[in-house]
Amino acid sequence: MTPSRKPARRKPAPSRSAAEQEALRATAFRTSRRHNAAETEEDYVELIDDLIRERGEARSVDMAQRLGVSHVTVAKTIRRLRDKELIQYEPYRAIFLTPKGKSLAERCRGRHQQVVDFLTALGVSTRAAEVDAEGIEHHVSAETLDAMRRFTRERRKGS
Amino acid sequence: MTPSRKPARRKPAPSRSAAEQEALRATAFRTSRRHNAAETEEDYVELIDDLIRERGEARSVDMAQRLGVSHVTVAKTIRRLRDKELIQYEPYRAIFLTPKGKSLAERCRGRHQQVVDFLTALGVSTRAAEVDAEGIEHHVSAETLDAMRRFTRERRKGS
DNA sequence: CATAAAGTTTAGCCGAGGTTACATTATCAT
DNA sequence: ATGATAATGTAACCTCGGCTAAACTTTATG
Ligand SMILES: [Mn+2]
Ligand SMILES: [Mn+2]
Ligand SMILES: [Mn+2]
Ligand SMILES: [Mn+2]
Repeated sequence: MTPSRKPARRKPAPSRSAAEQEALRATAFRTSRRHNAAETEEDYVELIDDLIRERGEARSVDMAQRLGVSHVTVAKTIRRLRDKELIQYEPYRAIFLTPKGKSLAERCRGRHQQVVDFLTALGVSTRAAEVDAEGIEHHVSAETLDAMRRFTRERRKGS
Repeated sequence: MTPSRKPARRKPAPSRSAAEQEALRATAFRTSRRHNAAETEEDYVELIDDLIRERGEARSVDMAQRLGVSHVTVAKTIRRLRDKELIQYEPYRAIFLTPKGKSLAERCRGRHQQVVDFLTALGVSTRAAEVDAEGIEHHVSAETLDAMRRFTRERRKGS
């Protein structure tokens, strides 16, 4: 079971097209990591917008509940979002979106709904669509979102 | 522009069905976070498997290149994966998958390909499909993956 | 065979995002 | 009015996944 001793130097460089292929791979991984990094702020502003619509205001205790996270995590995160000028709040008070935050929230809300609608049109149950969309939404390019929209529209018409 | 002073206490609890809705939301967020946490190890074992197929062995320098990350990041991560018994290696030597790691890698490879094929069948370009799939693959439930597979098969047949 | 180059490891730093325990403040009820 | 309770904040800790700099090992080469 001991791994056989292999040379430390790498094999000779791959062909030209293979090198391009490598670069594309790296781009894919990098892009995915960038999307993951944006996930928190996207979900937070979307949630704040939801809460304001549903209950008139966004309180951190409700955010913690919906996110399934402790209130301390919410406290630390909203401080970062305030530094980024996406939200605004004062101690012991409700949370508000800045214009910048509101605009991001609306883009995220729309995209979220589009992904959910697409998965549903594809035949996925409501529950699974809602759960999967929460992750998928952060990784759909404009091109993919467009293709999803077309499919949803056609499927709706065709039924 | 100062936010109006609002009461600190939250609004009265929502109705029964609304509470269930809250729980589902929390589940969606939690699931998405769990999938994000699994992303690194899934991508690493898949990549190691790819490299072994393509070049006969997996070296950390090649992994760093493909992942678009420093070789030190790879070193730290593979130590974790070894602790989890997904991979095996000795100092200055190539990296091997344990049976557990190999099995995970094969599941991930298959899922990755299915997502790429699905996006392509949907009309997304090869480049965008490859990039988006790298993130989406970690968030597709069995149910969604199944729906994707059905769609891909039908579209292939129908063309 | 000596040494340069390539690859790997180690040490130490950082920010994000999670936690528990405890302190503080604002609202509600008596 | 005041005291209990709910909400918010703060301190201290953790892991993960990035990084740079520097040391070390292995392989290749003159
Ligand atoms: Mn989300
Ligand atoms: Mn969302
Ligand atoms: Mn991936
Ligand atoms: Mn993949």
